[in-house]
Amino acid sequence: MPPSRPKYYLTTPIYYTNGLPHIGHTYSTIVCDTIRRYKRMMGYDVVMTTGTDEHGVNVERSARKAGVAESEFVAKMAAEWRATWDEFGIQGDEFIRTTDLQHAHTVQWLFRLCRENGFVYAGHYTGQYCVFDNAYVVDAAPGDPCPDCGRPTETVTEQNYFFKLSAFQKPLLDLYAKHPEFIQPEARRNEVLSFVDGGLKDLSITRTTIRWGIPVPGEEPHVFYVWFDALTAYLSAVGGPDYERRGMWPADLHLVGKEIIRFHAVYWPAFLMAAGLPLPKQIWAHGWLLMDSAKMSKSRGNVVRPRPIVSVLGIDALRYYLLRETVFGQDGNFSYDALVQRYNSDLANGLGNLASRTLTMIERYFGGAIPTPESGSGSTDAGTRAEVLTGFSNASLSAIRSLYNNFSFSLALERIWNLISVVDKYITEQKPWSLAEDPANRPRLATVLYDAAEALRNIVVLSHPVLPMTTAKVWQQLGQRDSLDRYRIDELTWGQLKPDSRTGKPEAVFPRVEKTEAIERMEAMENEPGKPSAVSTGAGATPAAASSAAAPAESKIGIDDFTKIEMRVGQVKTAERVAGADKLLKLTVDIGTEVRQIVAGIAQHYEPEALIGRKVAVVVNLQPRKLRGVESNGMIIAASVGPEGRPVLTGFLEEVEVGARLK
RNA sequence: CGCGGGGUGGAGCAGCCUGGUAGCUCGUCGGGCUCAUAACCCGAAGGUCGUUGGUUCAAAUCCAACCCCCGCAACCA
Repeated sequence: MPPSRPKYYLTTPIYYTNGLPHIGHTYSTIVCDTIRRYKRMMGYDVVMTTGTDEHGVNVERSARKAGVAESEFVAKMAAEWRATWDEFGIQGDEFIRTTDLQHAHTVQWLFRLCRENGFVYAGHYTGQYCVFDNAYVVDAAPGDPCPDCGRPTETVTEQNYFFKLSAFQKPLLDLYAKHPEFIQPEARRNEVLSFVDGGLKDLSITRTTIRWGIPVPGEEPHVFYVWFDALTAYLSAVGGPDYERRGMWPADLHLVGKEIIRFHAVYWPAFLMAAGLPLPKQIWAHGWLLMDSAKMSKSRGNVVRPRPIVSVLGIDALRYYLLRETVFGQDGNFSYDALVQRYNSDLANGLGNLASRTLTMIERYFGGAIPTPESGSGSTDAGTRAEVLTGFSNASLSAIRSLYNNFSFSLALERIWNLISVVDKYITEQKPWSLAEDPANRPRLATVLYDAAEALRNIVVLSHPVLPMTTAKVWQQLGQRDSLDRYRIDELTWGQLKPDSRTGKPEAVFPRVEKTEAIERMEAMENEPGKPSAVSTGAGATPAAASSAAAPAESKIGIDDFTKIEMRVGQVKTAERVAGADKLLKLTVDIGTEVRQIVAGIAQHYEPEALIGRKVAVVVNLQPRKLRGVESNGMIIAASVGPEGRPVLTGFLEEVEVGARLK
């Protein structure tokens, strides 16, 4: 029997297969992978789960659009997600798909347990439903239009199963009180607390309007709805009904984005309590990566994909940047500029350069063998050597470990990089290149270079969870043979480096890059439509999935499609703001044959008075739609300028007649 | 009273929970060094820590009020 090690089970979110991984998903996964590597180096038996959430209306719709069966669509998407993580060297120990058979069994089993314990009942769900889109419209009132297609919604009542979430208000509040660490960080905890305090409504957990889902046993055509299905993946990944045999459940950590904290901190523990199953230990919500302080979104066109970055700078550069630059738990900013900046200053000039200068000198002055330091307090103990030894003292190392333990990655890295600076200073002050000129200084030279190499070894161990690939290279260059993955970071102390071990060839692990050029290369790859850029082997396996989902906007239309759109010259007659709306102007526009009322979202950029008499291009054959309660019968054409999409109205340089058709 | 985040040298950010030297990366200026990836080291300039009041021996940090910026949603047909 192997000695039993403490277990640690952690999960990334189970990503929805309606899209491809962007930098935000990558961030979640990288953080998880870093924790996984750290815990492993702390001696834990670690399992990390990631996976894909593959059911629901959106998948049904995307598959239909791509002209393939749902199962085929999600298989491609799941493969693409998986391939991305593989390319990045992130090997989740488990990759769960919500279409896996074992997952379906787990969900059905969980449902049975909840029902047997009296927390499930049949009821009616009433909501606004769009027949065309085949979907409920959340928060809509009777008569409201569908936000996607503009068609009127219908009030629909369907029979489905409810989970008695209301019964868990008290137990959940008790849980949060008893385990303050259950929800992190504190801001999120407070948010959840006040949500639960405000009362909990029972939750509809099945649907009959969705086809693509896990069937509710004996209750077809009911299928499970979103969260009851997706959250359960964390459990099905480590054994499902048979979880005790695997010994990993309960999870020690669910890492999630702040937008889904509520489901993880409220629904999920409630489901588990209802079923009488052990609860996860902690839910950690991280912030968002903002792009120039704006949330990334497809419609804004500022979604950053991870592959170009990895391809140009390497996965470690991205990992370092994300963990160093943002405070874990808070929103962070992403910018290519800062990314390359960090890469050059911290990785190339910092760690890379220290490795390079140290190894070069050992190679040159000691023929590539780690020198033997002077015993006791030698002649080099003066000055900055004391600083080095303090920096790598057990107290200092354990301070860094405790920052890791708190997931304070940016602070941990800051401290480690301080150590790099201390060693650089030490080398500069001791001038080994001068010592090498006089044989009498040989012992001192040996000590200085031993210190530098040992410092480098410590730094490499400490930063390995964040920089797995490059630290492994430096580790080898230092002549270390054992796997760094399994090195016990908690057993790291100064002086373990064995003299006489042969160092490998010094080789730049982070070559300096030219900033502008690097950014241009990344942006160029980013803009290649629909084609995932291959990074290494394993890529390109499923480009079809990408093109089917990501790039329909690029496809061309025929002239007959264009002629369906009727645009005419209109002249603004009156203009006024819509009460209670920041962005809307209510216009009446003469389009030749009639005067129409049109609502336009331009109030922040155009004064109503300035528009009167102006000639504009109008789409006249659009389905009428109510905006903020005001009917809009047509659309004013405007250019969308800049990242905020500032509207700029069209105009004509020559006189045009009102009502003239544009074609 | 919709939800949330933030205001700290020129830029971007830590520090705030657990009050006591204002830290990091970049940028600017001057110097040093040449082992190293135009790198590294030293020094300098530059901060009313949004405002006001309170608690305290002591406040960027705790409390109260206020001002300003930014996301999300409502509302871009």
